[in-house]
Amino acid sequence: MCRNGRLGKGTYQRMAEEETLTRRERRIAARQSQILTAAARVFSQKGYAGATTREIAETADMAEGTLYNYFGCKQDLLIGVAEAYADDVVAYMQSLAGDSMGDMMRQLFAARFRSGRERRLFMVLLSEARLNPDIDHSKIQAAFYRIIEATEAMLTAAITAGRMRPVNVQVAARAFSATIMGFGALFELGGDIRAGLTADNDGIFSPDWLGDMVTDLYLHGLKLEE
Amino acid sequence: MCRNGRLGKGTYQRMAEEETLTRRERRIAARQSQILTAAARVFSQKGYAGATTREIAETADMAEGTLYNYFGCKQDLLIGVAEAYADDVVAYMQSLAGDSMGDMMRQLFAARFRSGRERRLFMVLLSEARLNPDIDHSKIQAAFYRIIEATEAMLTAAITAGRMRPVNVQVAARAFSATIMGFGALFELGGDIRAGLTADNDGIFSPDWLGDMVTDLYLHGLKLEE
Amino acid sequence: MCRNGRLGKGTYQRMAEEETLTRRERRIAARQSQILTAAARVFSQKGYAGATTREIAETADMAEGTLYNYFGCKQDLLIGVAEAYADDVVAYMQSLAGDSMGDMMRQLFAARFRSGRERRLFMVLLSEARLNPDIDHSKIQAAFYRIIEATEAMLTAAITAGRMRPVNVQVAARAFSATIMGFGALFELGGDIRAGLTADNDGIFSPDWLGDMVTDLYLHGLKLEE
Amino acid sequence: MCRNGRLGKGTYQRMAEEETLTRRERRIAARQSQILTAAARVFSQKGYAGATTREIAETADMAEGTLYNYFGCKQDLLIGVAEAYADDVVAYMQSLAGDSMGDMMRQLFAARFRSGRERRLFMVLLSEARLNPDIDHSKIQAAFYRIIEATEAMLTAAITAGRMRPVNVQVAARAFSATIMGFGALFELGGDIRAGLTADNDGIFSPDWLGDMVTDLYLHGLKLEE
DNA sequence: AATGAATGAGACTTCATTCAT
DNA sequence: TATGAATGAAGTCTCATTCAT
Repeated sequence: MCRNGRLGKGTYQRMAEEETLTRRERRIAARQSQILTAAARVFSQKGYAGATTREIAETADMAEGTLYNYFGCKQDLLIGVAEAYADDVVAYMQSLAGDSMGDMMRQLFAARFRSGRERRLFMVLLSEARLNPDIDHSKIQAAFYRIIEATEAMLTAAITAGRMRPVNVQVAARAFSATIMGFGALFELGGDIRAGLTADNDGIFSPDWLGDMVTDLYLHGLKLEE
Repeated sequence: MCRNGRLGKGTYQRMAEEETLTRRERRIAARQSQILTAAARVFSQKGYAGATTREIAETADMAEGTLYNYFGCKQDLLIGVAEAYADDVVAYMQSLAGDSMGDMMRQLFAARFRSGRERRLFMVLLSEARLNPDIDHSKIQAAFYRIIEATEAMLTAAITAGRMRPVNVQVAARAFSATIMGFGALFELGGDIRAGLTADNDGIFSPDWLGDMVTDLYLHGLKLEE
Repeated sequence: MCRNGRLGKGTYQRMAEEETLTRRERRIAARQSQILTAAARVFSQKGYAGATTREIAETADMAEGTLYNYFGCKQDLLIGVAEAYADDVVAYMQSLAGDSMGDMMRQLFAARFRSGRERRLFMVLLSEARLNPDIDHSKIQAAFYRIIEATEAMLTAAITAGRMRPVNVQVAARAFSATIMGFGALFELGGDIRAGLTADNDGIFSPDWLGDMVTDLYLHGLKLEE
Repeated sequence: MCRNGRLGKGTYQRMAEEETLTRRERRIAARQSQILTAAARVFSQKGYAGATTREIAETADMAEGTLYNYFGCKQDLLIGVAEAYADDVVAYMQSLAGDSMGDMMRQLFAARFRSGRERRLFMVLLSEARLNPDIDHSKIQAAFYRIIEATEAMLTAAITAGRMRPVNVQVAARAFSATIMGFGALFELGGDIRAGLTADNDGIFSPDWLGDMVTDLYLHGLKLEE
């Protein structure tokens, strides 16, 4: 078992905060990033249980033992991946801040539908975070919470600016995230489920088209316009 | 590995078709049901990889070897659970057929938000179906597709009856399912994410209240009413 | 089941060809040899099915998992043992090349009758090669074939040199090998069967005496000398 | 484990000796014979370890539990098969008693080379008798010894009658049996080993041709005729 | 700091044997 | 007497983690 909280000998937590890194710290950060990139790829392809440390090490082009110089155990890799993922998503949301409500939603949906790796990673993070008793849930919860918070901020801004009707922001932010996650998961299932989404679009699936459709649902709802 | 298609010595597939079951067939069906109930419980608690056949057998109150008299291997248990789950959901949707659009949605959302076991099971089925190379994806895909089809039928009926505006039914059915799934998954994460959903409700989370909120979003959308 | 052809990470096949081995390759070869020696011992005592990987590992004085760093699965151990065994026998036959026909036969019979381990190993290889559906027959066939070929070469040389009458070499080589194998197996059975072979020799069995007797049969036949 | 010596509730041992069998005893004997026939078939196809009691029961067209009404355990089946096999071989040898030495040998070799099932059964009996620690060796030893004795008797008769030179009968009988057994095993290996035996015979293997060739070796030996 | 061989706990699965019906 | 479902011990193999080099 992994003594929790230990992230190898590294100084991962400090990285984001400190600007003046020594050469040693920069090397460590680079190594950790290299490992997390490999881990994200393998987790998204094989799931957490199916990913072996051997394959992660090979993907990161280093020996298995080296992983353990930078991360305490396999679950720390998952936590690291979750945090890096949340960083990306939050940064992307903030980059959209200036757009109109509809454009923002369209972008967000489309961006998340676009990459299979990301869709699968989402699924892995969610299900392992909840179900794997070896995993320290709180860290992954926190990562997801940062995404939810960013979404709440976005919606609150839109309501405050009078660009959206005053719904319950907490529910809406979660429904919004849930739709993206669930859609990604469902989409990844493939087969007839996916086929249904491409039939009337000349057989060619387009994340942007799908983003438009879902945005339309969220903006206008299902009710008859009177 | 498991030679697919073998479900022990049982006659699981015939169950749905034949009305007159011999005593032997009834006993086999009862045993399979007993096993699947146990498997669903353990999968939902531990995930697929984390569930051991030993624990499933203990939960089903039988010896480990007995499982294999009714199911060929562990993955057949997952497929069986997926099929039983889809049966339940579809049956539930059909039982709501007479309700108004809004009531139906409220019921559906609330019903799925209610049980933690079901929320987690959904997650397990999705992520294992996609990521576990040992699993025969097609069977689980098919189970999910039956749910999607039932949802499409529900929406089509509402549109035909003039109770809903004519959105793309395929997209809407998937978005709808995705929201339920994703919400369930997110909700299960717990921590602050869940806390946000209970704060304004005197700290007591209510599936029905949540169903109302999400239904409102889906019916009326986010846009300002003009 | 075992994906055939995988012999751990090792470079077993290259051993015979390369003269300049790196230190790593030498260590791997040494480990493989250590394992095969242990496997040969346990297989010869317990048979293939009766031999457990646990016991082989204990005999080789290493952990069970270590076996699998050098051999892909249990059957690869058997194949390795068969190949090493064929190597030994062929080398021994070639070392006798200069002897007279009768001496050669005497040596061969005696050498094979001497070691119980070898007699039993022969039996295991033969019966598993044929009857165990998990075993890749071709590899073990090939090992035996090398022994047959060496025997054919020996007989052909004797005929060409005019030291033997021109019998069908293919049949004779097989009959010769068969007699050794069968004798070994029968001998191993023990009890009265073995007792019969020692009675007139002061109760002390001697492989050399037995080699002489069988060689006499093969050289002179059973027919009355006219 | 099987309490040795118990052969179910049956009266197997008495069968051969008593002429006046009650109806019950005849039924038991018929059942046992039915089971042993099935067991011989499955053992010869799968080996002892590879044969399952389930398959033997299916082949005998009865339920698994029924086997245990007639035989105490799996190894008793093997012993029963060995005894029945020895009965057959001895009876066959005695039926040849009137033939000339050469004809007798030709018949014996050919008869044993003819049936693949018999060749494999021989191999199974031998290797399990020696290597399987669960098997009571003495019973199978005794069965084989009866074959050896019959062969000794045959050879002794030939020597006494002046039709054979006075070799060591015990060695010759064993060498003879060994050659048949070993040839059978080798032959069963197949591949190139078997191919070598068919090449110069228009590619069609004939047990009779092989019997002739081996008999010639045994009668005339390998030595140059001077 | 990097390596990768060694470790061994634990998972899934098979199957001989028992016994209630 | 025949049945066949239930049992559970035991086997092979995987893989996260450690540590000597």
